[in-house]
Amino acid sequence: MTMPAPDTSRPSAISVADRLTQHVLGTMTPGMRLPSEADLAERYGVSRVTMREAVKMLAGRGLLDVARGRRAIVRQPDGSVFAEFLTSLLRSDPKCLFDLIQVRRSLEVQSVTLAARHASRAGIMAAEAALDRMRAAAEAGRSGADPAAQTRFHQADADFHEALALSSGNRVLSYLFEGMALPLRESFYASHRGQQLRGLSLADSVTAHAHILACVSSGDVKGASDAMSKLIDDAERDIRAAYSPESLDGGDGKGDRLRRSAASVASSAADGRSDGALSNTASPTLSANKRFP
Amino acid sequence: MTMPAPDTSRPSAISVADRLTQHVLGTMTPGMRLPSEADLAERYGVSRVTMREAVKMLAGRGLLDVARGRRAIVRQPDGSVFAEFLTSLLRSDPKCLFDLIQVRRSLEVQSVTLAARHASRAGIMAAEAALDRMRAAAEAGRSGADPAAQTRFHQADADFHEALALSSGNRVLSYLFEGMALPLRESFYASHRGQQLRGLSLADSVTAHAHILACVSSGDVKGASDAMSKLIDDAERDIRAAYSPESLDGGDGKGDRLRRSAASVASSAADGRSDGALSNTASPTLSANKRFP
DNA sequence: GTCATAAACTTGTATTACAACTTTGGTTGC
DNA sequence: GCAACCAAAGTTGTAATACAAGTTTATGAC
Repeated sequence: MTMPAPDTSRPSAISVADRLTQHVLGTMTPGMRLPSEADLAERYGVSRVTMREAVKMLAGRGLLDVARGRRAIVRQPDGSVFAEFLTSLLRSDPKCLFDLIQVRRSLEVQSVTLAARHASRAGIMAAEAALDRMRAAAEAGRSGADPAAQTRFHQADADFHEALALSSGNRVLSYLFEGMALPLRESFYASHRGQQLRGLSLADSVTAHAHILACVSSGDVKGASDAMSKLIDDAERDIRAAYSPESLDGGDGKGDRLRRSAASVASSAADGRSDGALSNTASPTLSANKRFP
Repeated sequence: MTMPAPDTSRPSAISVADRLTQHVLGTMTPGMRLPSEADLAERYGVSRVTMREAVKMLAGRGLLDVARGRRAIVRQPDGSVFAEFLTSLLRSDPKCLFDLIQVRRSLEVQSVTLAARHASRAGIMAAEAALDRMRAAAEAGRSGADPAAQTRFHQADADFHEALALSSGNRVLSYLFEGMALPLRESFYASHRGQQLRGLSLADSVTAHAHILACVSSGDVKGASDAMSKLIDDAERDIRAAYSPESLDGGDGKGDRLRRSAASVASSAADGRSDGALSNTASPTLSANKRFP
């Protein structure tokens, strides 16, 4: 008896969102444009308001790109959804950072292993280009006052690992790395707020990455995976060292300080799609009024 | 002049959604209830319609649980967002299934490795309980006509791997497994539509899982990881065999043997929130009308 | 004190109207 | 003929209002 009236308790906006999701996933491809809201509303037999809510749900899920004046277009899947999930997870429980690093090691090892087995010339060249950018940023950071050097370094670092993932030929791996890059970097900044990395460590990192790339190019699977494992281990140790004096198992156990620091930094989790996420700080209306219940 | 009027091109619903996201992630914890839409609309200085669209975006992203009559509550992060992403990815490119299996192997090995290193009594008992349910379902499936046995087996299988992930102490791993379970099972069923697993393969699967658990209990890290790696490898081979006659050229292949690990990959973990997303088939309205442009 | 009922509160949906932006088409000027 | 320009249509964004349908809370009877 599935016949009764479950639609009374099921808001039609949700139902329409599900049906639209099925349609988009089933019969449309990235880049295609949806019909107008008015059309969709008529087709699904709901008002434009309800239709807009359904479309907004899909947009929030990352399936659609909506903009004023233009009809919505189907988004290409990317790591941004995963990135947002990780960001919210790390905010609610900063200790998960180390869990994430563990997972990342596992995936990075998988990535270099596959890349060493069958890396294309293009992939290796992309990794080499990223490595060059890392080198340049490390130089700039060591020589003197270039506050943006560290950011450039991390960006190049992420590019390097994404190039490797691309070389692995595993698309899921690519999306995962793309999604992990930003949350990891934000957590990193949150732990080192204000702290500067030493130029030496950057140079060491460049050396380690170069070694990994050499192993990949020469097809040295074991060498590549071992080197990668060591690299991530070192990174974890650094981050753990930066965290431990701060709080964590210090005894209070609340972790509120970490939460605040994470919250202050991690506003750009929303990736490229919603670039304006950074511009808006906390609502003045909210801070002026009383807290939520 | 760089007139500061970029907010004209930025829909306030998006802006409000971002600000609300920051507030939820920054100052609220799962289970808390948001103010009413009217309150929020007033606080953010927008109409209720706009506020509702913002809330719907957060709901689509999995941050909020909305229901009629009740104020929205903050959701606990779980694997459902990841699951939806994988589902959309696998639909747009089914070949990614093998990429996903590769990733899964990596994570499963990581999971058993950590579990073997420091598994709690409770975690091992949970895995044992799941193994018992697997055994019971395999018996029921072998003895005769119990169509639900296979489903129960897959559920128990998924529970086993999730128990292992839980024993690993790595929350990210748990979420990832939770998110992978449903898409993998969906893809599995899509490739074997109607096909039944043999009772023998279920028994083999039970044996393999029992061996893994024994290694974990005794702290045999290498044994556990090797056994797990083999289990996933077999699963991949089975699924690949089941796919090739179907999507690729000829070969009868209808009687393909689906051995133990095929069953182990098809895991499930009732993700709760999005159960309706799968249940709804294509829109009747749409299929009745003309296709989208 | 417990239970039932009613009132208040809250979300869901529709309708209408208009503002702001994008695309498209034609028109003009060269 | 071709390019630039401009107007009109198309489309999304926002608001105000009204009511339906569910949930929570307060009230009152027992």
